[in-house]
Amino acid sequence: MTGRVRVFVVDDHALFRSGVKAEIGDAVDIVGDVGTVDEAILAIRATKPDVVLLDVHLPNGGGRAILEGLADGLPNTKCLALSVSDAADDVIGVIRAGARGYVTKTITREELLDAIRRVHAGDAVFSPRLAGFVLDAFAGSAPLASDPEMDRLTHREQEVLRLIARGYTYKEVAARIHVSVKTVETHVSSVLRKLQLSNRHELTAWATDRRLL
Amino acid sequence: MTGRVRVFVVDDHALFRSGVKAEIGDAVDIVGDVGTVDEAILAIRATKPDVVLLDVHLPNGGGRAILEGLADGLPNTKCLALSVSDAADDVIGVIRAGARGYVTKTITREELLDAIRRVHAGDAVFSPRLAGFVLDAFAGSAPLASDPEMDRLTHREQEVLRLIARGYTYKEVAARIHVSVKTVETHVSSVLRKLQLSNRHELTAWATDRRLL
DNA sequence: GACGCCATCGGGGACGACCCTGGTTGATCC
DNA sequence: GGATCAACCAGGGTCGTCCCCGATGGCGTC
Repeated sequence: MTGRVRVFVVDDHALFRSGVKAEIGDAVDIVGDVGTVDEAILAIRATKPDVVLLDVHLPNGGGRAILEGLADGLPNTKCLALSVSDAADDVIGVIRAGARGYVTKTITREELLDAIRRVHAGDAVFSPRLAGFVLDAFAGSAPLASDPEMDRLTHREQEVLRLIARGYTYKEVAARIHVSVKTVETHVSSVLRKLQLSNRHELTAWATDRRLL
Repeated sequence: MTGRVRVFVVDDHALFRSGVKAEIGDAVDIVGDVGTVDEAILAIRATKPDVVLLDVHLPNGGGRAILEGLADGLPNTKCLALSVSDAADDVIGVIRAGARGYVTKTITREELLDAIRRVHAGDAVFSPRLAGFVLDAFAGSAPLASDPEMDRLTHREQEVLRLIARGYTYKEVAARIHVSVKTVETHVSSVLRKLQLSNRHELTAWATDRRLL
């Protein structure tokens, strides 16, 4: 343990990797740098760095492929995405895959060093504004609102739909809404026909998809 | 527009609200402070502050109830959770409900002012380490890894479990793994017995719970 | 070699899921 | 008054689910 953070750099542009090394190599230990997904997975497993600076856009799968390749093991290696892109999809995708931060390449030397140290300490680091993408995706997700498909169902059908999707048997649904099993069958049939589904499993999937549970 | 950030304080302890006002009232505009959920929703809608400092633990629903009550409208009002708790569930819950940051009450005056300004600017602010909870929850995480329950199943049983949980019929599973329907029945029976479940719906729920799909 | 575990099958049975063809009632609309 | 539709119910059938009882062969352990 040198006391200095051990950093690994992944970027398909050798010039950029040189730049990073020149800029921060005096403040952290650059333990390796590569330009391809396959090399990255092997080398990161071998060197076990503290922090991986990860370019999001790479040939053969990009940064996400590397994160997924490293998914098991390496609990002490944090990945910090470093990209020219500030698109919400890029940010969310790479965070979902396991990155602990996301900063754009417009960052200054001091900000990058601070980001590396904070990620290493367990914090999450984002360029201002990008964090909002992640929180938006995490919090609201699809408000779904009034689903036109759902409006085509009668009240009773929607009621039965919800219960069936939760895994209740016809008999249990019947007891709960105080009608006969045959009536439940009728309602379920209507629901399946109207939604063009073929069985209750698809119905469960349909309902989960729309967060009706 | 005064140029100063307009802040609203929600906390059920009047002493704490006084403390906040005394500490940062000279640097930001405190446009209101209340101690209950209902008052908060009404007053925040009326004053439209830039940032709401929100206590997580309140009678009658807590900070989440307020966030849900404010869910519509007020796109320019950001909520910053301010709590004594550093429990992952609290953090994730309030962020999922729409808060843009979460800091603990051990924060210093300067850190709080910085957090308020950053949240107002659209950034997300977390006490170090708490951000990790959110990213873990978001990344789908739950490393689950070696589930002791899962280890008690044989390879073939786990294989069948996954397919059944996805909604395939016995016949479809049989075709997919090239065995007879009877063999699939046997495996499913073993799985249900070992996991102490009673039907495939519970099995689906069990699997989703563990993110095995 | 006996024993246990796994994977592979089978018969038979009880029950649930799903479909089809019917039927009644009551409310609403024209 | 006729047409339409939601909601309710029944009979009867096919197929899926889940259980019981078995059986065989392979493989590793003591």
